[in-house]
Amino acid sequence: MATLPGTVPRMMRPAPGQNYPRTGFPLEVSTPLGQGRVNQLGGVFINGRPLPNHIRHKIVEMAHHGIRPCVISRQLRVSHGCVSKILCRYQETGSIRPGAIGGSKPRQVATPDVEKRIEEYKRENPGMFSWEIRDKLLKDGVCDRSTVPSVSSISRVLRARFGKKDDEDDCDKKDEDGEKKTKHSIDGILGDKCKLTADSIWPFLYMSGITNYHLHYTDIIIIVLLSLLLSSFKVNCSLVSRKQMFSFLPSTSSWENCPTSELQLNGEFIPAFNSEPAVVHLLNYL
DNA sequence: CCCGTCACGGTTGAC
DNA sequence: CTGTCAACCGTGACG
Repeated sequence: MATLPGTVPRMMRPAPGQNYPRTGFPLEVSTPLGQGRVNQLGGVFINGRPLPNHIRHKIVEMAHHGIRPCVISRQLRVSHGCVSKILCRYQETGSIRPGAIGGSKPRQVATPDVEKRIEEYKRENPGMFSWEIRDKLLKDGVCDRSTVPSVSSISRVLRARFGKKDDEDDCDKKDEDGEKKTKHSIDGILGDKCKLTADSIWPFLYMSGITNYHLHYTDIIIIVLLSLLLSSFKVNCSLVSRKQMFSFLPSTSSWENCPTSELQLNGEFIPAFNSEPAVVHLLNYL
């Protein structure tokens, strides 16, 4: 970061009297990790996603040193509302982690009484299927047709109590998780030998100044870092070929046969490729 | 100038 | 497998 602490690059500010509209951000940056955007302070964020952990940690650490929130906001290029929120949460909970995103609360479809009966049936006859339990609840008069839980609800109760479904094991779930990991995280794509994740790659981007000057090359930086990993450092990436890696971004698929030392964009060598901090930090990380 | 608050557009994941 | 929806996110404007 070349800028002085507490200052904001003039080019990133809106003109006097002109504010950005609530919808539509001034700059959009496409990255393999999501749709990156630039805030008024010049910082990169992904709309709807939490800030990376190292930034959250830095916010709390700076506040701990008595640095004022407005200075933290400017230095880290994070909106003051966000700084305020993270510090408030830290004071309340003692944690810097974001809250649990997504999901919905489990619906109370079965009363505690009914749940107890389901548990009893299963304990008496472990081989019993959910639909059989449902029938028995009706037969024994525990529930009537309007109050009896659905088969899937009974499965859920059993899963919660016994740790897995009644009529199938949990390998499907594991497979599903594995597939998700492969599809959405760099970690998954690179395999276990190389522990890079969306969160862990952010420090390289920030530390190498990508948040401001090299902003438009974020995609390329990730590709360059990954290709360094693959071709120069002989990291064992069993789950991905060089070709697969470059197919990540259709716009750069034509580079798949290009030596990493000669990557160019519009006839110019990619600035980030020579960004020593990025490479140094990557090496330290490995 | 600083900071708490909240509408907004967005993502996520259990159901 | 897909859609729904309520949780969360950070930004940016307002007071």
